[in-house]
Amino acid sequence: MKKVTIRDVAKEAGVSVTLVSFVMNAKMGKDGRLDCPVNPNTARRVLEVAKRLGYRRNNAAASLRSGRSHTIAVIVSDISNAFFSEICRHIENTAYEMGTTVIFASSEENPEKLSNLIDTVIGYNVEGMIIAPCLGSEAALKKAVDYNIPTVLIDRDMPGEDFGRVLVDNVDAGFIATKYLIHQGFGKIEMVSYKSGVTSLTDRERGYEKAMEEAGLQDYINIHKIEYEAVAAKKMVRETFKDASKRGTEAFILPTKKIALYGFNALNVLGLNLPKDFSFVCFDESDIYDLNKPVVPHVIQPLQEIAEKSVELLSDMVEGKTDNKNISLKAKLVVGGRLGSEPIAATF
Amino acid sequence: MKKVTIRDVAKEAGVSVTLVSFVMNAKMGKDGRLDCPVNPNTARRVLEVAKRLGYRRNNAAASLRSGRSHTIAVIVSDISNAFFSEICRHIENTAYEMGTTVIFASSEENPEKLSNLIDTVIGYNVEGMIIAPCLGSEAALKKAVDYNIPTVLIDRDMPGEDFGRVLVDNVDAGFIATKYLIHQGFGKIEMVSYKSGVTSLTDRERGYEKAMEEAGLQDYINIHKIEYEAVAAKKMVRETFKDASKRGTEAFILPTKKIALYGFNALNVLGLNLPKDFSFVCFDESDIYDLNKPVVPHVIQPLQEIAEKSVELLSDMVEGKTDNKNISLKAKLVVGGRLGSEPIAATF
DNA sequence: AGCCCTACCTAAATCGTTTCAGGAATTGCG
DNA sequence: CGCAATTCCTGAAACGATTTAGGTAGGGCT
Repeated sequence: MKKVTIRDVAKEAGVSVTLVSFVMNAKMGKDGRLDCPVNPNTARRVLEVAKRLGYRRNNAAASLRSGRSHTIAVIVSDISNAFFSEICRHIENTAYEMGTTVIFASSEENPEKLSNLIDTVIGYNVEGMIIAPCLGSEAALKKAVDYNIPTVLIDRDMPGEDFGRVLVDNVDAGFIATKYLIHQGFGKIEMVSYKSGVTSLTDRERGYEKAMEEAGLQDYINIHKIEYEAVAAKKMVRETFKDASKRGTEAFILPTKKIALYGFNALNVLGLNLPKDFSFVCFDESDIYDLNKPVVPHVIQPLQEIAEKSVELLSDMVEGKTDNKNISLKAKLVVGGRLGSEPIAATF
Repeated sequence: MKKVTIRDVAKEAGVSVTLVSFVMNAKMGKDGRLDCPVNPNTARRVLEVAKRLGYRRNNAAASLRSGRSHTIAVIVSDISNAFFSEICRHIENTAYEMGTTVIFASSEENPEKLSNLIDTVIGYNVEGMIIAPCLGSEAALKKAVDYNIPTVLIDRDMPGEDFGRVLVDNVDAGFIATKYLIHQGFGKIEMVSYKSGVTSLTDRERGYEKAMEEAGLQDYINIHKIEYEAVAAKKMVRETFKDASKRGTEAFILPTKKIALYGFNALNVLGLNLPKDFSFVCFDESDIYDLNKPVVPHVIQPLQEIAEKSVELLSDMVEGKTDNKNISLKAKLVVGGRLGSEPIAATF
């Protein structure tokens, strides 16, 4: 089957190539009429012919001439992480609605790979990028600025004037998690976190501290810093839990899913039970949270909203309208298996 | 910063545009020399100038002229499913190595959306597609054939001469799962499965039946068919487990991750314990399997291999070399938290 | 009538690359 | 020495769309 071009359509419909181009690119006006200076009858005829011949625009040609690719790149630190894959799914959906193509890539927490990926996607003439930076990716991100490619940061912050940002208020997330436990009557609330943290984590720590201080519990503030590497991390969490009863710890905040898994593992190994020995507030989503009886309270991020806002913001930046480049979203606490319709913090 | 074109490079280097094009497209030969009829010194100079000027190929132009997009589409039924997102990650990596761009999309188990997506990606001039079909997508897939776009099917089979296939041998998967339980000394082994199954599921059922028959346990074959809808499904699994002791059931095979989750939920609700009341063999991967003591045996699919083989096969199909269009891979059983290096079935 | 305006349409240039068809200089070979 | 082959290089024609600049016809106005 030979490719049918705009020229074939024009000839068959007895009009000029230009006219066909007009018709094919016309958006529907709000009145259901095409918004281009073309006789509606002619337009209809062109459309009919195009359909009959099976015409499909050659995007390469269109892109070459117009200089627009209608393509964006999304680079996350780990696409096989449920958090990111869910975001990617929503980004794809949102972009699809806008007629934008998305190229996905995963930096695998490696700044060098991120750097390469940025080079690659720039080669694809992407009009913008949505990036979840990994530790140490400042240099790589600088390229986005150098090449003058609109870029929106998600999940983690990085310094840089030119970036758009769609970030979850992680201070608030840590705050509502802690507040909930305090509200449950607990005072000796501790946290387990990584030694070298990205902003999302350190913010959650600050939220925890803030809530503790506000409640006059500052003396109980205790953040156990563990290694990132899995084996060491598991062991350190186990140690932490082992001495918990000695310290009189009533609850732990486990600010990432992975840390939570280490936590559950430690419970298992030590033969501890969740509501009996102490309580958890975890983050993100896991089958394990739902399986527990009662369901483990956990803080979730508005993934769909992150996706939608970041696409919209990026689109605005590409079009040159950039009123507000910093969007902050609130995390929500899930208790008893159901989501509060309002941020929980507001209900205390 | 103005875009620098091949012409700028040519002028600066004092050579023709053609020559620059040659140099930029030359692959390294095995001897470390360029495989094009260009003087190595000239080539070096061109490369140097291109780098200094910051030249980047305009893919739209290249694609327009050459008629090749070096782009493939991957459409899975649910990208937020860990199984698929992991495959996608590996596909992206493999394709990236080959200089191929990947467009991902998710049909969300909806044949109509799949149909739209296929239209869309065809508009992007993709050279091939990797598709995990959903139920009822025969019509949508026919378009791939109509448009003559090389397509490889993963995860689930569909009829069609022209498709390439990279499928896991699910009969074998069901077989080794059952065989393992038999080897553990169990006889009354049952399975929970969906009523209306895709091939991957029905194949696992057949594998189960085959193993039972081979062991002379055909009288105990019992497949409990549940609804796909979550609430009904949960309830039906619960019912099934409740009467299990009456039936003397010793073990269950839960052939998808979701069914396994229903299973664990039922255990919780009914107050049953895993090694005590009966045993499980589950499928795919979940934090829950690993958390149990001992680790729940589960059958995993070679995700990376699926990804690599499907990209390679598709690439071959695009290039016109299609010796073997049907690739079958073996699933593996994970016991005690560690993977047998050989398919377990071989060790019995 | 003469002029402008609007509505509808078109010819031709252009985007940046690949590729075709060959040209010039050098080398190899009988 | 002369012809062919090889090596290195080049000009110009595509590819298929968008976009610029403008053209024609008809209607309304003065």
